[in-house]
Amino acid sequence: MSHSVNLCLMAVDRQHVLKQAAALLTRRATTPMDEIARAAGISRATLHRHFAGRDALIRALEDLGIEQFTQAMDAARLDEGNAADALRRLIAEAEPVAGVLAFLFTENQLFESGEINAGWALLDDRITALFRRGQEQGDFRIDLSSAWLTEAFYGLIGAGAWAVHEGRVARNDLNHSIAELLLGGIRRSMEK
Amino acid sequence: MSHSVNLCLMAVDRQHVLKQAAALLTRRATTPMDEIARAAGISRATLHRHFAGRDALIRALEDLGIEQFTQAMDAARLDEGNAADALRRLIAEAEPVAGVLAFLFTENQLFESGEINAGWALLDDRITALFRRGQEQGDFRIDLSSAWLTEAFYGLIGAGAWAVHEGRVARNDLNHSIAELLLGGIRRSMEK
DNA sequence: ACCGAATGAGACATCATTGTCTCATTGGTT
DNA sequence: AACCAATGAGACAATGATGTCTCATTCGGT
Repeated sequence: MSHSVNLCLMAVDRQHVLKQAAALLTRRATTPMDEIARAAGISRATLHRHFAGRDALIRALEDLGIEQFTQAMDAARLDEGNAADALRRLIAEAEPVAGVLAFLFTENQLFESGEINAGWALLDDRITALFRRGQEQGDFRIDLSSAWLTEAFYGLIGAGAWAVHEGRVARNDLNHSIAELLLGGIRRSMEK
Repeated sequence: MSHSVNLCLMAVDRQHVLKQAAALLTRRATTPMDEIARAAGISRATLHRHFAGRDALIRALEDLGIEQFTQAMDAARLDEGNAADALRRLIAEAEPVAGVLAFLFTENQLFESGEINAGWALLDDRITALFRRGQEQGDFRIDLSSAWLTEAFYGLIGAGAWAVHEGRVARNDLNHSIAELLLGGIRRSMEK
């Protein structure tokens, strides 16, 4: 009578598979399942055993991204301190999962079905709120809408993840590169 | 005996078709040909008459993007004046074709075949050179690599085009939004 | 009004991918 | 050693997109 705890060994690491899938799908949204499987080091059959199908894989990827991004935002404590520091914390927390996030930003295709859209809208609101807070408290400029700042944030995260993936930017620099550019811009400032 | 000049009336506007295709393909890379045709207001048959196939369409899109971007850079006279103004001019010139550019940035899939890669690398170098010039002349900060600034530029153009397409940013604001954010960053600066 | 080019609508075979299946093999556990 | 779960390899039909074709229609210029 096995009161075994059903440890569910699952040699296959879902997280790892999803990360590989994100890398490939960000690069080419039509990447076939067998390529994804190969990249993850498993067979196509096993891939299908863990994810009911392509749609389920994409869905899992979205869920993972939303979950990780949510955790990043929670960890960043966006409401505390001044907005600029909060934004720095957010970038620092989001940087490790930038790859999956980059996929989310580009894979706008499924954001039509309300369910995921809702989950994403929540995150969207939190970031927009952060930018608005910064504007209201005089830290951020007000001639750029908070909606645009949010989009720009996404764009830079995505560009950064891609640049790292392509070896054009060192992973160690990513955090600093995104935060500094977003906060201070390109121009050399005297006050510093 | 018609010494007609073969004006080739071609009621179909290739440019228009390509723009529609860019919008759809940026949104969803797997968009079927019939959807693209419908969006362009023509039949699938006609679409195939003008572009040998899906690959040819993508290829034409890339060529168009590279051509338009090249023109934008030429018009912006990147070598003249200070780098910041040159960057402003580039953004202003590139903004009208941001949609096609956004497609180019995200459709990294075909950058593998050397031919297009070469054409793109040329543009890449010119932008990178602009940022480097700005750094050497003391206008741009040097703690961010010119490679990263280039990637960030792409990312913001893409994010901007997308934001406009989604109605989150007014087309009229796009130019200002991108240039100001890129040059000055989010933070409110005193010197102004 | 005429004529030819361009188009739209639809049929059709082809192809790649997908999802499901079976069977043999591996690897860890008892 | 025996066992069971997980996996890999491959076959298979179903599906959807693609590319090509034909034929009727529309449009512009003569």
